[in-house]
Amino acid sequence: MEQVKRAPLADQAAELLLERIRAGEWELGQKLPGETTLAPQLGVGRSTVREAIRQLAGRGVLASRQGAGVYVTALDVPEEWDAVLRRADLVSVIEARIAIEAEAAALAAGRRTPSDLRAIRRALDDRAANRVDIEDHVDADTRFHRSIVAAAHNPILTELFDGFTPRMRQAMVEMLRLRGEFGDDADHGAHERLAERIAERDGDGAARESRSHLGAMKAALA
Amino acid sequence: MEQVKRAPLADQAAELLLERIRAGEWELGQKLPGETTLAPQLGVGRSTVREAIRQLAGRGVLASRQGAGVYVTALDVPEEWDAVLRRADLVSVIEARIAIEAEAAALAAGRRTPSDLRAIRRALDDRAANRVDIEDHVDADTRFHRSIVAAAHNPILTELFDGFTPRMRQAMVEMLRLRGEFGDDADHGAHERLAERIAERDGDGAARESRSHLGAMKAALA
DNA sequence: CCTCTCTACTTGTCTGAGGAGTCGTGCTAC
DNA sequence: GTAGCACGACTCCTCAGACAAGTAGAGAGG
Repeated sequence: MEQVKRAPLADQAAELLLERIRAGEWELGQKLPGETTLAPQLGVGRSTVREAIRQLAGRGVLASRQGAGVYVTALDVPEEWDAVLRRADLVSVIEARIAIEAEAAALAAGRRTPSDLRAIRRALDDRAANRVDIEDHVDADTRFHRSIVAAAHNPILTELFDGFTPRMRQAMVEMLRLRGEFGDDADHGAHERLAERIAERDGDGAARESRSHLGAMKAALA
Repeated sequence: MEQVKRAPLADQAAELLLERIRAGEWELGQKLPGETTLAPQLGVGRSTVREAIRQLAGRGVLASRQGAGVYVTALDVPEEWDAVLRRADLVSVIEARIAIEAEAAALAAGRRTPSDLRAIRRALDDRAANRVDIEDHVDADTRFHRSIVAAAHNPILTELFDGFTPRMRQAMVEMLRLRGEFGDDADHGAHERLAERIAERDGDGAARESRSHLGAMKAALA
């Protein structure tokens, strides 16, 4: 009979708040009433209101700033980023990757921790060890490049790189399969130099290495 | 540079949990340790752990069932793109913008059509004309920068730039309002030089101008 | 072997307290 | 008069403790 009760109060409160936000009760960027006001208004305790707010914060609808209040950061959730990538030209994807990765390499040179450097070198060795199977080699290569982007300690750049990965993987496997040859010493040397520039904290040099390496790939794929 | 402390404990706890989940510490569908176990393990109170769990529940990673426990419902979160932007540090956003825009400027120098160039110069004039109202000036500035990215004829870079726009706009308006001063001649000169490099088809020069201009902004906001 | 019950454990909710950050107000100094 | 500063009200953040509500497994009884 009482199956309405099944949902926890915090979930119900979150749903209720979301409805009121969508209804336009508070403008985008506007401040919500305080927790102490909202709690009796919704008929629940303060901690329950807090959990509801947290839940919506996790979805990106709300953001709370200590001392200031809780603010509306979005009215609804958005569009399909993957769709853009899928329909885009491969050359465009690589150009975007060059932009991301060269900048990340320069930042990584300045911010890398000893731990980052260890991860980069481990990925480099792993990359050298995987020269037989094409897919394994591509995956190892991706892990190496990702370790560099991660060393830049910039979540946006990391997220972008991860977004490009699936699309790139497919293209690279095809390219290497066509060329029949991969993972030669010259290629590996370029990667070693890139790692070395980052180890030396040479930002400009790292960006240059990254740019020339990816530029060659772009030329090969175009 | 020690701004690490600014994130609330609940956010830090959520991030920590997400890392451990991604690392595979708990399988998909598996039960996490109880809140009373997790709390001392993370060094926070039980309510804080609950808020962290709620946050991840809002993102679809966890689901809790009263009496049973908390379960992993997803390993890979297709992280909402603008949710990342909203959460991210402003410095990170600018760094990503530098990466996008410098590369776009270089490409634009090589690919601009006469029509692109006309649009860029029109946006530049418009930018110079809007020096009174802060929001109008920011919008005009954004249109100028966008005209350059558009001239690169790369849909990915354009899409990324557009994604950054809302977050940047808010921050720039705040900054200019605080600084009290904006749109001076030195600033306008930098923009004129950028347009000129693109007109001359000087890719490296355009990238350099773009980078130095945005680098100054990063320094001002940091 | 099956079923029922009971118990230990887990999440849900509330309350009260104090800490920390933000923002506007009003005072002070120039 | 105006700029700078101190203060106080307000807000979110965190913790601790208590009890309610629900679940699942162990054990007793059939």
